[in-house]
Amino acid sequence: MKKADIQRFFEILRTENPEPKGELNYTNPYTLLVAVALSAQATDIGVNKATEKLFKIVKTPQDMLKLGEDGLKDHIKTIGLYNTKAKNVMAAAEMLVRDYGGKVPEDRDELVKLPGVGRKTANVVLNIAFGHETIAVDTHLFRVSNRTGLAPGATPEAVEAKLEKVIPPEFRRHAHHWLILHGRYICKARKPSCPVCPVRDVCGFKDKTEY
DNA sequence: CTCCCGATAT
DNA sequence: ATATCAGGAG
Repeated sequence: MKKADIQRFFEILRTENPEPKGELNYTNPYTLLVAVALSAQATDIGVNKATEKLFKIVKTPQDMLKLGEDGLKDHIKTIGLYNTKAKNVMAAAEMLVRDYGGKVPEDRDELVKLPGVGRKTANVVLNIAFGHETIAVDTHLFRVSNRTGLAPGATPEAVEAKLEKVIPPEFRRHAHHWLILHGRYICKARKPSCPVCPVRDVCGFKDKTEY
């Protein structure tokens, strides 16, 4: 995508949604970390449904250890991949208490050491909980970046690197949320709403009228 | 690359 | 009936 079009792309998204917010519910850096870890291959709505009760009981990794793996499973059985997620969340809680004083580290290399936390989840926590200008490339950003021609890449890592190069500094802070929301409601995987897309004029997607 | 894996949209 | 959903680990 041309530099001028990229500028327009984000100006349009910013105009429509000046302060974009994610749709995963959380109360602090730890619950954000848990919510994002649970959200792999699942919808926000499904995760929020489970965490609504969970986060009334659990606010810290210490709370999570008290609840226990079976107790956690009871809360998240409606979420896909719940077995491995429960195991990872418990192991991460142990590590947070033992090695980090129960605090979520503000460092990607440290975050990625936690079981069930990969680069994408770490980047979300750094961006949303700590205000870093990191761009977490999830399924939506990967699809939108490639489809529109904003930042094509074969892997999420490649797309992330390209996004950091092409997105003007003024848009980096909110780029993740703008793109994820655009991907969820307009530039959808199955049936993109190109006819009503606000950025269709600067989009490189071939069949713009497909629906 | 495969496995994990329930809920929802199409 | 099947594709997809705020991915990560082996």
